[in-house]
Amino acid sequence: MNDAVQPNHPESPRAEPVRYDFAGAEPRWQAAWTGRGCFDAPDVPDGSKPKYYVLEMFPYPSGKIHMGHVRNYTLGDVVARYKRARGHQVMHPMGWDAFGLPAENAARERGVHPAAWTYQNIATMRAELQRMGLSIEWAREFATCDPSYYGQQQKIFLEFMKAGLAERKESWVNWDPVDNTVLANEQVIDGRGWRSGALVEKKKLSQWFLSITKFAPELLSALDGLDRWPERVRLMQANWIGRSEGARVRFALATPAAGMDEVEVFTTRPDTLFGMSFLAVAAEHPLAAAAAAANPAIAAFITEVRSLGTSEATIEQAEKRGIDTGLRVAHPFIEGVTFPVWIANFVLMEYGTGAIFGCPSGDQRDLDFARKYGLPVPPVILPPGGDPATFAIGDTAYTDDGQLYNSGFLDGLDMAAGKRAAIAALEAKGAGNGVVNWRLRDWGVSRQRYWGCPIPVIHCEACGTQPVPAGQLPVILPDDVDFKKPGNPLDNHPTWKHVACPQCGSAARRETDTFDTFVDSSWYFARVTAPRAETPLVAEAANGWLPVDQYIGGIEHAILHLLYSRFFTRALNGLGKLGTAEPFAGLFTQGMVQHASFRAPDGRWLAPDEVEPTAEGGATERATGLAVTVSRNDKMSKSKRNTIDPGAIIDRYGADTARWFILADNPPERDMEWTESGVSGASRFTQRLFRLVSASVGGLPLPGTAPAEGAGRDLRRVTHRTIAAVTEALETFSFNVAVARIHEFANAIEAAGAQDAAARREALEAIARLISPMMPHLAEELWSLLRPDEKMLVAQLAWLDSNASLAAADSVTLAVQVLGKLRTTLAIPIGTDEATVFALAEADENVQRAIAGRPIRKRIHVPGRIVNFVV
RNA sequence: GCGGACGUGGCGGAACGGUAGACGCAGCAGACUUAAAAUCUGGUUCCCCCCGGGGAGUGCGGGUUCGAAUCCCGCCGUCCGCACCA
Repeated sequence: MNDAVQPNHPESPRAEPVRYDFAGAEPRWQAAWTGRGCFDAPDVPDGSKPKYYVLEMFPYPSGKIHMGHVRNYTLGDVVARYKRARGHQVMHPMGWDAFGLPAENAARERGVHPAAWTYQNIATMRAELQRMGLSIEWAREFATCDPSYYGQQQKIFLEFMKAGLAERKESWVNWDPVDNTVLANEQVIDGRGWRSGALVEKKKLSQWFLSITKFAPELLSALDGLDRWPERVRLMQANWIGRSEGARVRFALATPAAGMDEVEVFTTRPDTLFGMSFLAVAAEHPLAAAAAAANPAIAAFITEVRSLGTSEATIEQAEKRGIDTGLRVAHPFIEGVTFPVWIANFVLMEYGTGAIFGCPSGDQRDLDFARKYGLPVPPVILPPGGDPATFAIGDTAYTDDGQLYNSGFLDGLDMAAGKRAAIAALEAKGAGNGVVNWRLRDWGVSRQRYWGCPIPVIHCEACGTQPVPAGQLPVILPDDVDFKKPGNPLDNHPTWKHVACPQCGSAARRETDTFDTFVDSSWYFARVTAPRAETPLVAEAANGWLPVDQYIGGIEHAILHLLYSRFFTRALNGLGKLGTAEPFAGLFTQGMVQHASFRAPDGRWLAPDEVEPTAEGGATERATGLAVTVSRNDKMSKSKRNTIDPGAIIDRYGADTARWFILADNPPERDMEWTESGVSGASRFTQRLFRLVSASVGGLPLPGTAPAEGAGRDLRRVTHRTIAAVTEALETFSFNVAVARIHEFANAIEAAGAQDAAARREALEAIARLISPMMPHLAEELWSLLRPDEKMLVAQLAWLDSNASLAAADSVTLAVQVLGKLRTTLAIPIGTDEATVFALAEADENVQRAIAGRPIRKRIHVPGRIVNFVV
């Protein structure tokens, strides 16, 4: 039997210091947990206990774990261990988000195959995570690059296709010229690729899109129900989905162009239609192309605008530029009047219809544009108290509410009524209608990369795009690829893409694009409930475990990954594959782990072990003795050489110490600074606890000995109060407070001494168990010292209950104020009647001095807290 | 520009509207050491004071309240997200 509970009676205390041998103990307890299957979850929750699914975002196997991982997985492990002890059936899995560009870059730079590189990294990182003592059920582990995973993903995609949720369409896409691939909108940050940092270009390509926009209304409205999500993440998603109410308005072209006889515009301000001065279209708009074909100056303008691209938006913001196409449109409400059609650089093809009507008096951008090109600025909204005869627009558009004028049938209405009336009139004339517009766009998932999940379709010239037949799935990535040539290695492969059309049998071409890796991470949380199944999901398992009760990860995924996962879950729900519509009931976003960085006078970055701290809080370089620039709270990065290797920390201090420090330092949602002094402080505490227990066991009564009635009362009170306080702190993610309470508890146990041995045993056993979610190995070690014959591990025990009557105080310290200022404190027995409390308080000499003979006008007593005299 | 969060000792931070600064880090003093490390003890918001104590204090200015770090209004600052979104 693999029973790690070993008799470990320390000898009676000797002079030599006892030290906790974490290096020996930690692997021993890890083996004990695994040996007993402490962390195994049933395939389907069996209903004997409430289920609880704890999930931390799967790591990308980049090489080694970093401190951000340590923090993330420690937080999750505290929750998992705590919930298990609270009687939940807990699912706590781990795996790898394993497709992605770094593997391909490694292949190009070092000639390692992406698969070999990835699986090697996984092996390294798995071993590192296992050293942390996480309560993970490793049997469920998988990597998204396993064919057994991505093959199932291909099935889901084909289901999406069948359901009309995936389609191939030609569109303007974001092209990353460094990574040579398309990027989703969400992956373009400040006009640059999220990974390469290269300026993104606009290209027109045929791509696969997932219809996330079909779910825009529910993705937005369901945010309200996610009450265990951080408010700011919900706001970010709401902004990203971007609902706005307005109208589509069709303007008839005076002369048809580009096969069109009208231009459609989206506006949120149909009330200001009478303030129109011009119509403007985006450079990518079909009308712009038509105008360019006839006029080289226009063609040159378009080329110029496009070359600036979205990336220059910030710089270009001030400057509105445009060119008149010569085309004119009729106004829907004003007979016989036409307006010019311009191409303008501030009109975006990807929002609304790619065309706007310009109302300079009511929109700052339109006003800037009109002023620059000398277009008219007719005012249509009169501010409250304004004089219609004299009101004029200067350099600032009037965007607030007011009364419509110069607006025909809208005259006299306010903004809201004007909008309603204008929309009604447009609909009556057939010139437009009220609509809700969404900022969210469909998710382009095609990537021109090798190391991703192949998109399972075949292109046949005769039959069109065909799904790969079920019998030919999974479409496996070929191993023999050449990374020397530029471009997509799958496309360059000599044979892989040549296949027969499943429909007609003639020569056809396999799709060589792979999926965006965010597809892989959009359903892994469901797959892990049945990771080896022959179907993507097993309904009983997925529906039994989902939604994830507590999801934990970085705020950087606030939009991308979380929105895509919500979409996938809703789509699978709609297809009847999942019983839940939201994947993550609770979300916690942790802060970053930072570290001071050090820079020598000549600009070299120095590693922490190359500098010596000075008394003033600065530092000098060890090798040269020169002062270095210290900047605190820098994100850990290889270039600044301020990374701390978790493996080295565990070697030196043990996993429990690393976990304890990371939890103790500050609230988990904030950024934390990793400090050497902080870790050594945590290390001191682990040793102190071990000394406390090992030095005490000799004098304790047998396990199970109840303290005599009334004995050791003060210590027992602290014990039961601490149990309540730590429980409360763990429930609310206040892990730093839980740590502080345990510190206080340890101080109190030491201060109490050995007066009542049974109460001391109770306290020591409690502290051993209270630390267990945070320092699981030390908890087991202490428990085995205290209960050498106990068969159950702490990991198998139920959480402690606080006994309310033992926790109750029999006297309280009451603060006594005069006019809200503290004058003294009084120790008052619980249950003292109010009149006595007032009398005692009033009799105090400090209180008397503060009252200074004045009559007391009011006496306030909050039992157990405060007395306040108002004079 | 729009939206959001946050400002508490030297530092990280604690505080159902009720004794501000728990707990830790750092530094200071002392004990144990030949010495150091380790460990233990004490004090550490600022100012005044002989003890007892008194005054000020949670970014700034107002307000509500017997009582405000906490609630409300207005500033200032820091950080984050979105950003030519029609």
